[in-house]
Amino acid sequence: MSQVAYLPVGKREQTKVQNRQAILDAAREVFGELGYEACTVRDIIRRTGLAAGTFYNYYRSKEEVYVALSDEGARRFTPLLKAQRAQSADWESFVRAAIEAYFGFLADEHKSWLARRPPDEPHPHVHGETPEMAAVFNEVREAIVEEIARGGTPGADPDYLAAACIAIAREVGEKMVARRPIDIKGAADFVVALIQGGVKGLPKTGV
Amino acid sequence: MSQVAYLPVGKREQTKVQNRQAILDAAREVFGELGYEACTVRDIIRRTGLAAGTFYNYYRSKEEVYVALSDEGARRFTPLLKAQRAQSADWESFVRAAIEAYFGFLADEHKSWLARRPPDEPHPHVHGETPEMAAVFNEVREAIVEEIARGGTPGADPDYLAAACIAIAREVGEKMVARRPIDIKGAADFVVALIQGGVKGLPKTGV
Amino acid sequence: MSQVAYLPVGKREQTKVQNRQAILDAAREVFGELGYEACTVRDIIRRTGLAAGTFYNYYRSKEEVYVALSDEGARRFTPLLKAQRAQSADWESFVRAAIEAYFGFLADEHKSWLARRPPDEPHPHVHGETPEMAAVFNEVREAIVEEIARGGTPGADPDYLAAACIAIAREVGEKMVARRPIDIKGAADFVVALIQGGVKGLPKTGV
Amino acid sequence: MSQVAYLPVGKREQTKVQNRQAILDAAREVFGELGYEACTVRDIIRRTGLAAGTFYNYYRSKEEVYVALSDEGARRFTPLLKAQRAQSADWESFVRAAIEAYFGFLADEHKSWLARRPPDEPHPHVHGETPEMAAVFNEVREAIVEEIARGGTPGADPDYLAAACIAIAREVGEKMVARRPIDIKGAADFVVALIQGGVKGLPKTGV
DNA sequence: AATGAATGAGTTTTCATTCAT
DNA sequence: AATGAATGAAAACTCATTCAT
Repeated sequence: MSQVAYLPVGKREQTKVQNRQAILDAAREVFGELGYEACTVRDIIRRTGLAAGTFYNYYRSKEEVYVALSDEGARRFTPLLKAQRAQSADWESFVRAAIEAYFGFLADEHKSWLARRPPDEPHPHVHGETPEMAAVFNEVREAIVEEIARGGTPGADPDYLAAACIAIAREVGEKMVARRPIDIKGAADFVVALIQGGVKGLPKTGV
Repeated sequence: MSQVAYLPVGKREQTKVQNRQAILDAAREVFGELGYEACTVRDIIRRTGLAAGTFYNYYRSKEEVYVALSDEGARRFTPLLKAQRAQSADWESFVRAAIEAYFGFLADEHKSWLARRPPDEPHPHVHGETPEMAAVFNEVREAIVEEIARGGTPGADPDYLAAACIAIAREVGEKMVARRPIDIKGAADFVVALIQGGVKGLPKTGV
Repeated sequence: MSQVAYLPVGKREQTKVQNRQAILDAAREVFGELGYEACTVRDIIRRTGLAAGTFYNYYRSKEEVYVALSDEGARRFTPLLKAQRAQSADWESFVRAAIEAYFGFLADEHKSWLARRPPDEPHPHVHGETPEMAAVFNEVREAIVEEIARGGTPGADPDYLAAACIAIAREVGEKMVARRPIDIKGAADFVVALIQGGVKGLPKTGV
Repeated sequence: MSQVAYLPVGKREQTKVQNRQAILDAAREVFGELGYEACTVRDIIRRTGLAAGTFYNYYRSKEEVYVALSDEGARRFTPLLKAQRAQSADWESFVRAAIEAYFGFLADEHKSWLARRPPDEPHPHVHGETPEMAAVFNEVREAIVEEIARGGTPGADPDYLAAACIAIAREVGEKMVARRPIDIKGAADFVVALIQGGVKGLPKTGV
């Protein structure tokens, strides 16, 4: 009655939103623990406590959940990244800002991640391949390519460089969240230094 | 150990060896095309032309094939790497040699599957991870960590650095094999320069 | 009996009647399009725009809807048929009247669904059987059996003859509604001539 | 060894053929008892005593079984029908031969048919709608249309007539097999007389 | 009464593995 | 050993029905 209903806020709508999120959260965990391919829809729904059929009220398949997870990740990280690009005066400060933003995001996210994976399993080195990280990577990659194109690092092969920067951030980030305490600053220092030094050493022959 | 393959090579034995290899080859292809988790034993055996039951005369499961493939990869690559490390006078030449060896292996390996993949299938799919590549990676990583530990790059965090080097090689390698023509020299130049420059820029505060 | 529909017609009641009818109409369509067995309660209710749960305020199951639809058909057709039998002086005029009544009903009924059916779907599917058609058939059959029993066609096996007449009417009727324009007169002429001629040719040995 | 193997006759092949036929037989029964739409793959496979998965070694779906059943029916009846058409001098003897062939087939087939259907079910009058009968009907229809086209019954609407003849045969046939003893001759006499007389009475205005 | 999400039993389908041949 | 059909446990998915709002 006195609801200032910008959004539907009935109990039903609330439950719906909660369930949708619960499935997403469960999927995030299960993808992390078992890997996208290995896990089943049942694994996901079991963790939510919802009934099997309820999954299909929200998503049509495991893949659709994956996409939704990507979207969510992108939706959360992209604004951060965009802000950094706007603020950063030069390439170096952008790199640092981006890396720190990403590491912050990672530290925030990693809760259930990569930790409890059964170590005896011959998992094909699926490092941090999470849907959300995929989305984030795309953002970062685009930013880097653009930066390069703008002349920041003259002559360097933009595709190779973007791939390399992302790879470094990903792998060092994974190491970072595995350590205690999680040291964002230290890891970022390392990565930024490596990238900056590396870019300087690059052959000046573009693509 | 001193087995120099003076193994029985009667007709029976030959077939056995051939079948074992055929399964391995088929698995390599299928892992590449569908991914380890997504593919089935039937996918593998179908490609060999053998009967379903025959698979189990050679391997107990898909996982066992994975391990066998990893072993094969390691067996092929380790000697190369060891030789490089023995020959290389300094860190730089070792890095170059290792990278080139790895890229050569990659280019060799990827003749087949990168092309074949149906491009209209954007399924979430762990990118081209073959057990053999994983094995090679592990070898390289071990070598780098060892090199670093031995003082090659004073003060740098060895774990981070190894992770970063591996990551760079992997990602740039993947880009490399996606281009035509495959330019091992160019890619290796890029990676080596990036790593060398990066190492120089590193903070001197080890773990 | 003497219910001349002096029923409550308040707003509430009207909606109830409307909904009940809407479900019936939707079911008629869906039964025609998908077949009784193949269609689901959701298929029916979806077409009404009502909520899933509302279905159960009116009918307890798909089967109950089927029965209701049959009743409706019978209720509509029986009076017509009775009137024809009362008016018709002889067997021939009764047959003609009954056939024309049935064909009229058919043409009326099939406005909707025969057209809509996707023609690329050759699924094994019981041909256009609507509960209302079934009800009409039962009425006609009963009338014919009665007529035969009364001596209209001396000696003919009444059961066989009723079955045959019904069958002819049904199949030719189906053909008729599939043609454009729908020619009730022509089809009725054909059927009546066939039946009249056929009856004349029948062996005079009843059951 | 001394197998004069025109066909594979190993125990395996034999079992395969038997299983395939067992599934077909089970499906025939189940289609008859529950109707095509209502019955499930499980209903079919349960009756064979085979495992659930085994069904899919032979057929991909219920529909495929349906088609196979149709094929089987057509394969058995068509030669009979063709022979009759070749032998029959005129339209009348062809009709009689065809009807008798069909009724013979029906009497042969009906074993499990139409009998045990639960009578309380509001089955949409799926009279003899068996896949095999569908196949047979198609054959008959084709023969009749051809006969008509050839001038046998000048001017009659071939489509209507074919539909009517088939309908008569179907319905009377159904009645016939429901009686004891099954009197093929009597039923055929009735049908032939009806058709012959009916054709004579037909208006001479063709399509 | 209407709503529509949740439920969970039931169905289809897949696939690793076994085992008779 | 090789074969390949049978198995059946488990996964994906559907849908009639309930019930809190």
